[in-house]
Amino acid sequence: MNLKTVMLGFLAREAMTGYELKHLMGRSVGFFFGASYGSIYPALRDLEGGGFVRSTAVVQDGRPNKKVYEITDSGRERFRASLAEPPAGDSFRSEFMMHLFFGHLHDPGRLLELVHRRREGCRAAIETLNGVEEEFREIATPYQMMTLRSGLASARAEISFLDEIEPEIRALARESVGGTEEASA
Amino acid sequence: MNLKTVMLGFLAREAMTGYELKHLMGRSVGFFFGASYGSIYPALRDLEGGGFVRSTAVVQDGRPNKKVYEITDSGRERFRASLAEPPAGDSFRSEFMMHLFFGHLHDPGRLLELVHRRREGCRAAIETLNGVEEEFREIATPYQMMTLRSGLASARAEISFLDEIEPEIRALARESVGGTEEASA
DNA sequence: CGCGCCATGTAATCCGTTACATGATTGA
DNA sequence: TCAATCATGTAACGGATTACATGGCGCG
Repeated sequence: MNLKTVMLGFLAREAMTGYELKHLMGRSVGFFFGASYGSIYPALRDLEGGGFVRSTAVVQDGRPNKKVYEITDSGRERFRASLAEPPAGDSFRSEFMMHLFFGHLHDPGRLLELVHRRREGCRAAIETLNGVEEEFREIATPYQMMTLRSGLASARAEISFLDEIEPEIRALARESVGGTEEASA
Repeated sequence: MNLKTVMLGFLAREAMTGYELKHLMGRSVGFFFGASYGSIYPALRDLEGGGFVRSTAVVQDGRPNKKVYEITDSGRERFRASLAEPPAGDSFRSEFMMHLFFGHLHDPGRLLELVHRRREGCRAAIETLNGVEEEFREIATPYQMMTLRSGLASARAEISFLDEIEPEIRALARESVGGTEEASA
C-alpha cells in the first residue's frame, strides 16, 4: 500500500485538490502515514497519466486556480486490487530511543530534559488527536475512529513509560554524580 | 543522531567489524533503528575517511578475512558532540493502520485475518525482546534495558488494542453482511 | 507591514533498502 | 546436499523531504 494507493482511497470518498488531500491526510492518517507536497503532486500527475484519476481545472478569483481530482473506475479497481495485497511491515525510527539507549554517555540533566520534552510532545499529540476525533466523529467510519484510538492509546502508553523511567533516570543520575564525587574526592 | 553517530556509539564500547555491528544493532536497537549492510559499510568507509574510526585487517583461515574497526579520540568527541544535538522526531509508517483505516472498503474476513496476523507478529516480537533481554541482562546498561522495556510495552499495548477492536470488526462485518443480505433479499 | 492561507509544481538532495558478486566452512 | 554463518563491498533503485519559485488576499 503505497502513497498512490492511499490517495486513491481518499479520492474514492470525495474529489479533491492536491492541497486538500495533503491537509486531510495530515489530520487523519498523518501520525502513521506522512506525505508532503513533493510526493503528492508528482503522484497525482502519475495517477492521471495512468488514467486512475481525472482532473478538472477550476478558475478562482482572489485565490490561485486549482485542479480538482476525481477517481475513475479504473482507479477504484486499482485501489480494490491493492487492498488484497498484504501490507508491508511497519517502519519505525526513533532518535529519542537512541538517546535513551546511550543514556550512560549522556549528561544526566540533559537526558531528563529530553524526557520532559517528549512527554510534552505526547500530551500535544493527544490533544491534537482528541481534536481530530471530534472533528471527524460524524463523518468518519468506525474503522477510521479505531486508528485514532490506536494513536491515542500509544501516546498514553508512552506517557506511562516516561513516568515510569523518569524516577529511575533520576536515581541513576544521583548515583553517577555520587560516584564521580567519590572518585574525585 | 544519524547512523554514523549510532555506530560510533556502539564502537565506543567495543571494537567490531561491520558484520558484527549489524548483528548487534539488529538485536539491540533494531526495533527502533534499523540498518542494513548497504548503509553500514559505506558509513564505515566514510567514518574512516574522516578519522573517526581506524581499521585493522585480521586474516582468518577457514573464514573470510575481516576488518575490525575501533573508535578514535576524534570519533569519541564527535559522538559526544552529537549527543548534545536535539533528537529528530520519530518517524513511523504503518501500512497495517492504513488497511484498518480503509476497513469499510475491505473484505471483512480478510481484515480479521490481517488483525490475527498482526497479533501473531506482536507476540513474536515480545518473545524476541524477552530473549534479547535475557541475553543482555548482565552486560547492558539500565538505559538499554529501558529501551527494551519500551519495546515490550508497546507490543503489549498493541495486542490489547487488537483484542479490543477484533470483536468490533466482527460486529461491523455481521452488520455489513446482514445489510447486503437484506438488500439482495 | 508582515505573516499565514491558498495553490501548484520542480529540482536538489539525502536517505535508505535490495540485489548482486564472491566463497569457504559447518551442521542438519 | 542444502542451508546458514561468516564477511565485505558495490550498484541499482526507490522513496521521501526540503527548498525554491510564484503571487494575490486578508488579518492583526
